[in-house]
Amino acid sequence: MELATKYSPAEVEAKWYKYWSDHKLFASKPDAREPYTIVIPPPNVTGVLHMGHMLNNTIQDILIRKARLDGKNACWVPGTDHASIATEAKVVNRLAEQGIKKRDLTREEFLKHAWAWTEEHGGIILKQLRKLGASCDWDRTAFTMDEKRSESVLKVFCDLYDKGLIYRGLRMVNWDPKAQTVLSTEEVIYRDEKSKLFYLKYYVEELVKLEELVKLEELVKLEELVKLEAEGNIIHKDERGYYAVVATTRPETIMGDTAMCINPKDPKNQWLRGKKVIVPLVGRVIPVIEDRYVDIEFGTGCLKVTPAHDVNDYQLGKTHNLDTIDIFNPDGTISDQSPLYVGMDRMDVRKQIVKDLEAAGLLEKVEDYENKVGYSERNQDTAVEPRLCKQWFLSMKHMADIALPPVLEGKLKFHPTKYVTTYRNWLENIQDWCISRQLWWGHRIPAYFIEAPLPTSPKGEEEEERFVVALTEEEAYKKAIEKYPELKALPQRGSGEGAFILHRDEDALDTWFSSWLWPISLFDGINNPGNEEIRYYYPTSDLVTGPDIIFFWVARMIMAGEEYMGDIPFRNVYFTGIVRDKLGRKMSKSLGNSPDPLELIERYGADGVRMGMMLAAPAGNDILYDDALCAQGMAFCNKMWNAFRLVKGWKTIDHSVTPENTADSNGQWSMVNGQSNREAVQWMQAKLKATYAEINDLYSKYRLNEALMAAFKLFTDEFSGWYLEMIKPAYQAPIDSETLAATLDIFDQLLHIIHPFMPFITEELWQHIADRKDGESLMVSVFKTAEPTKEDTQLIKEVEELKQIVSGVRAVRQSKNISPREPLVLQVIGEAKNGVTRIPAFASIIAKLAGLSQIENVGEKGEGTQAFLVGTEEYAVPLGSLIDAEAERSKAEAEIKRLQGFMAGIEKKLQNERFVQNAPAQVVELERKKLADAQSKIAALEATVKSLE
RNA sequence: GGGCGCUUAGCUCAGCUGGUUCAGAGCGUCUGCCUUACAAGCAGAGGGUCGGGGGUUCGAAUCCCUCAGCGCCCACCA
Repeated sequence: MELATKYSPAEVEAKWYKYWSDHKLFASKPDAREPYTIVIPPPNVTGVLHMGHMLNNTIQDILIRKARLDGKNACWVPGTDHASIATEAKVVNRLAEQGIKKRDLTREEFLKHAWAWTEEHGGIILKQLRKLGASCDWDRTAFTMDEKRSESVLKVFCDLYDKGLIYRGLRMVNWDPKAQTVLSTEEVIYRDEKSKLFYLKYYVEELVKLEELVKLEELVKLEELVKLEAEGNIIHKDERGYYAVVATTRPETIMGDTAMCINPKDPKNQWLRGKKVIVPLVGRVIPVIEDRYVDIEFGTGCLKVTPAHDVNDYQLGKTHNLDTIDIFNPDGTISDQSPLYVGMDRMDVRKQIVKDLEAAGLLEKVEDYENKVGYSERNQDTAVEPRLCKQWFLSMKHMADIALPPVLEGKLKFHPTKYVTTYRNWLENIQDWCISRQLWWGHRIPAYFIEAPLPTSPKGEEEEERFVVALTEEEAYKKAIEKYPELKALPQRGSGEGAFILHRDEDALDTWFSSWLWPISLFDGINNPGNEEIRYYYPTSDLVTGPDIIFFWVARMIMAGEEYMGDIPFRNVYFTGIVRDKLGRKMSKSLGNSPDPLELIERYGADGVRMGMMLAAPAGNDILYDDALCAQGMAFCNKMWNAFRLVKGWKTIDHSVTPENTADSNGQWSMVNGQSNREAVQWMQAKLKATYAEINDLYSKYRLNEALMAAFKLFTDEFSGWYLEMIKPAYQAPIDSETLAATLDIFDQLLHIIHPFMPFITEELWQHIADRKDGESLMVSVFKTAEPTKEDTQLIKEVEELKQIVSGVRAVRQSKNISPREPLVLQVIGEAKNGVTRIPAFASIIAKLAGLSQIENVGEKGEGTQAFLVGTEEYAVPLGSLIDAEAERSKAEAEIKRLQGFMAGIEKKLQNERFVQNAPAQVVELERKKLADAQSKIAALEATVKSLE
């Protein structure tokens, strides 16, 4: 059967993926083998595959497939993440399109929509991963909100609460007004923004209406002011009175001002001490307080204090016992706590209030200013609002304490290691983790608030919250009565007059509060501690993820691992880079520079795309993606395909024929029609061993792109370019069966080496190069090679020389425009040593590859030859009249000059006593050898020059 | 403001516990070939004073200092 000259991946890929699946070859169960485990970073359940996933999952698949070929029990557990904020936002949007508002639905109704959405879009991404060739154990597919994982999450919440690590507290938190939920500090990303600094006038209450003040009894005060001014105070006044100037980027928050603050040591603001000022437009009178927090140099040194809407102001408010006026509604509009602009959006208010302030003459000036504004990581168009509210927190001190040592001690390794510093910095300055979210899509917090008409309400104005944390409502009732014995007297569950009821917290948990259990919960290690699977698969082997989630996920998994398993969750973390376009820009929807992965797979084949991704991905660096790299991957597939076609097309003769090199009676070698296939085979096998050892070393360092490059070169250059050319029989001539068998074996080994990177084509070819039984697969055929021996190394070295000789002859051809078909003679220059001619090893191979009719050993080269050097050996090709003596001579002379300079350098070095004394003997010896080599080269070149004269 | 990292061929990078002819690889470029496995190919060639400056050393791409440029992370200066 004729095979097409071009490889077409589509059919092949579908065929083998199905085959692997049907035969359950991805499946893993605990057994006697060493486990190799990866848990997938669960993509958003409703997400679609993007380039980041492609890179990340290609790497994981390479590692998993390599482990399988190494004979390990490889288990790659797939799954998806419920992604609470992102998914809830999508559902809310879809409902909005249908004219439904979230707030008009009950929790149950909303969740019904959310699940419907999840089922509709969920798992698409996992199907896409199959196209890439991902060899996950699909039977293990999990979801962060499936039954087992949910149960795990709630158990852990209860446990941490019981341990006193989870608490409920009133804190200044980051509020996302669009999603209307609180965020953790890690979920806020700060961006530089060009904004304005507004200077507002805050009149001093005692010193307004100047004209009225200018009365005799007030003159004393004014004199005092004059004195203060002389002492360095900067006192602003206009016809309406004296005023302080406050610089702010957020004029819309003045309705929440409850103080103005100065630094007690600020010489220019001493005059304001103990005064009261009037909030512009609002008219509220607020005290001037003093705190060293205020930067004297910034703005005017006067800070407006809005305790409800700024983290620092909140602190000031606490220390100085200030009122807190919350002027924002959860959606970012102005609340009825504000005297002005009620119901308007905060961003609109900013524009409006500036106009109003200006109109009222209360705006001193406006300056351009650059500051950082926090945005929600998920809604990057919505500025986060600091907001005071009660939330659930996980105390992180203990978690940091247990998560730091394994990484610092190197038990858990980061690749590249630079992230250890990042990790340590974060853990050493860790803040408590706000784990509650005002969302429905997620794990509902298992806390129950007690609503009861208690006879004895606690003293004090503010009623303490009363709640219990329990896995079930049943248990919650029990705990409630234990915790608050006074409840015992009341009936339960609204069963009558005066009953007490429990109301479960409406909030859900941060998504990461489930993801952090992933390596444990996937093997049910929380619900069912010590089960066979968790004991076998945990700790997992490698985690492959982006450095952007080192805090969100990686660090927290280490915490959970140490807390619940007493052990690290994985031994290695491989941090990938960010996928960028070839111009270095981040791939993004808005730039439109992100290709559709599935289209790429269609165009280049999954193998081609995988290779393209890996070629662009040096370990730990960002990757600059370029279609051309996939094209290179596809070309490589084609290369393999055609090598296979070649070998497949050979007819054999049923005995081994490997004529040895022969020499005639004069010690000269002449071309016979033989080949030294056996030598070629030996060399190729040696090369394979050596390269595979190198590749294994690269794997161990996670330098996968280099491992791939080594495999690529092994196949393209060594195998196709050299080996196949060495053994290739003449057109339609048969090959001896021994060589063919050896070649198929070599092919088999190459396919094993390449398989992790390019699983489909390698499987296809492997299935073809021998008869395979149903269910057999390259993917699960264990592969090992021996370490290269000294003889192997020597052989490789000799063949390197061979290649140079061949290249030398080819270069002669190129320079003289001689067709490759025209036979040439190669002269080896130099007297025979001890009666042994200087014909190189592998002469017949050289003759074949270089198109020689003869290789002869001559004492001196004759006229009309073009010479070249390989190491210190000189070779020449007689060309007769084709030689341009003049050109050859000047070339040789130039080379002599270069070598003389080179020698001069070395001689100088060797004359330097300190060098000879201090440098290791080896190094000195080497320099001497260099010198000797250069000398003999010069001698040869001088002979060349002479012969050309 | 603090911390980390980077700067080597046109591009992307490797080399950096100082010493093999060490200045490398892939891609791109140039030249010649449709040589019956592959033009998605083959053969050959060109290309860098290793960001600038200084220092340590017998010897520096490699170690130290400094300057410049770039990137990332962290941080409450309105």
